[in-house]
Amino acid sequence: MKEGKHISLKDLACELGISISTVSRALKDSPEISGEVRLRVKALAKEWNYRPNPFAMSLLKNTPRIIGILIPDIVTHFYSSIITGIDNIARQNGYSVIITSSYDSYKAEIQCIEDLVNVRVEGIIACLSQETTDYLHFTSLEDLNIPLVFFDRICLPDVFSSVIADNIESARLATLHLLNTGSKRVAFIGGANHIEIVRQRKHGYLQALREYRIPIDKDLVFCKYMGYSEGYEGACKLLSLSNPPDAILAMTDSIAFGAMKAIKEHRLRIPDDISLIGYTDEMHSNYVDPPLTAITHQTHKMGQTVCHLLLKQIKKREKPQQIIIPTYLAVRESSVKNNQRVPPTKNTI
Amino acid sequence: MKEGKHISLKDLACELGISISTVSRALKDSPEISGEVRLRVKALAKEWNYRPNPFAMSLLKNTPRIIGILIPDIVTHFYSSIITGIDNIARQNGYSVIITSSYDSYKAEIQCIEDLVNVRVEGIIACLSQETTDYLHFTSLEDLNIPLVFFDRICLPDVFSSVIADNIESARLATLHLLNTGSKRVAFIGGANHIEIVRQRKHGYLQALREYRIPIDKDLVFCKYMGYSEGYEGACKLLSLSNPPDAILAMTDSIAFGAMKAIKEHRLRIPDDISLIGYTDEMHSNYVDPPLTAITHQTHKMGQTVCHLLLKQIKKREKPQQIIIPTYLAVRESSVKNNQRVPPTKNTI
DNA sequence: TTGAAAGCGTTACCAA
DNA sequence: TTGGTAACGCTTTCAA
Repeated sequence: MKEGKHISLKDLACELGISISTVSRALKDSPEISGEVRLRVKALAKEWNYRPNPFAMSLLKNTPRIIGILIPDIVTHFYSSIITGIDNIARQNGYSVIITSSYDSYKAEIQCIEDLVNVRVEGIIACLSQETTDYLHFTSLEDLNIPLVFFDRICLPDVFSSVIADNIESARLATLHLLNTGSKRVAFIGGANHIEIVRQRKHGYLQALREYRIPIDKDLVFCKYMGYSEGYEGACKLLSLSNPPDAILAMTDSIAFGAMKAIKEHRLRIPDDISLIGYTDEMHSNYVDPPLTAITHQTHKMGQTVCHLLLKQIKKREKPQQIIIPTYLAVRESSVKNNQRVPPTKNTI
Repeated sequence: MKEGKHISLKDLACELGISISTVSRALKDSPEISGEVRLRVKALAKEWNYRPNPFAMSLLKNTPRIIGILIPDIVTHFYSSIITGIDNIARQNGYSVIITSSYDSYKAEIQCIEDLVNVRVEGIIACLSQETTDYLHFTSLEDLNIPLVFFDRICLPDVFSSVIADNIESARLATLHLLNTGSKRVAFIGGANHIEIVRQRKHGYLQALREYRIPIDKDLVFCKYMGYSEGYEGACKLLSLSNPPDAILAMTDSIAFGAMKAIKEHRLRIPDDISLIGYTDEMHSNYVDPPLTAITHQTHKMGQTVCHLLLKQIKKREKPQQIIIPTYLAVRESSVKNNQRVPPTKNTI
């Protein structure tokens, strides 16, 4: 039984007194093997619990069937949910998944890519760190012939395929929703300007203001970093303006929660004094006080879609394409001023 | 340059007109190599971007430097946070990590273990699915000589090492806290009884009641499944009792959030009508209304500790040990009845 | 129908 | 100081 060590074809061949090649063929139902041998081989393989050695296989074929994921972190629900979607599709297609986290550090991101290349992943799915402004570590993957697909925080759309949310439109609709439900001065809290999703969402926000013929007030836009503390900081700054906003569109869930804290500390009521909308898909939006209106991502679908896109690229390199996954606005209490109640959408939970 | 394909030692050797062994030695600073050759080899390796093929290595050494993780899911903050801890330590020690999710299904769990074995992980870190009552798929790992370490939801502590929280004590202290802050009838919502942490936490809960000389009322214990809906269901049932509780100790965060929903639907005030404590370490506990008092796990430390434990077992099989990671009670608003205000602990954020 | 041998990329041992 | 060779587990010619 060879306890401990793994069983190899050689072990089986020895025991049965036949050659390794015969065993190999018998196991894969090669037509040129006698039924009797096949049965004996299979029986023993089963009894001894034989499993092909994946490293020998990878060495031989140079296709380890592993895809690499690079994300900012795994604890943010948005990312872990997308990973779940990726993982499902990968498994269905016989791939394993290996996850690396940049923790939003440019330096760590480079190391992650290096690690993934070193384990010879067949392809990579990535979401940029907030710090990243240089893409050399990604473009150099082309020389190694490792396909790369981005999601959410993307770059170089002419070079790499990507999956994103309908950022412009979602921000536009969210802003319009605020303006339609009693808010007059809508502020925007985002992240650093070099990040594509920041620009897109701000774009949608500004477009809505334009549609409403509201002059743009630069003081109402706070863009620094996407994080809880910056949400808090941004809201504090906005609230201390001589002419403060009566609504905030926060670009991420953590920003929204930070802003919420600031608003409560200022003893303002949500939504009557300040309306608030977040970008999130977390069920926690439902539990906060008041329940948070939020642009909701179809994270699972996003994950599945990126993975499909990558698998396609692995099979056959194609020119880059971009897929947009629609979001929807889950209207809860934080956005509708009380003299403006509208019936909740069916997405409200 | 060999675009596309990976560079091998052979490629370097060919180009330099020396043998493969020499290249191999030069690259790893073998003392028995002339400085001149070493330099030339290293220069070319760098220029051509040579990376050792990990599969050849794994094949040779039979130590792929991969550890497998089996968890119920990745989106629950508790698990993703633990994974982060595991991952940090694993990387520090040159290991990669591969994650599989059982989605709390026994059948899927068996498949996950099978997958991990097939990729030849050197060891496995696992947290049981809620459905699991049979451990054959784990004990059979012993025959394969693959070390296994559990965390949180564990089994067979005499066979496998494990890392757990101080479940009995934490539940005891939480219950005492409720009784000390105005609650008279404390209920417990847990999961299925075959799960060790359920039994332990219930044990701590009952012990606290005994210390307070409060007779045990079976109606106040609801144990079915650890999930949001069951938290809701349990709370509904408890609240409809002829003699309902005035406090609930929920065994997980999702149970607590479900219970919170039920309580609000019953138009009861937290904590004045019903106090509520959850088991969680999420920052979201701070955002809910009211902020949730919760037993807080040191998830990162738990992850690091399991990983260390596993690495030790990989290096040298040792007899199983159990490590207990202390929790602390973060007292917030949901547990202290208003006529009983105590100063918040320093853990309150 | 079966077996022998080469090859995938690397290391380690033995010769030179 | 170097080179040749065997070995890791498997597949795939090529021969028998």
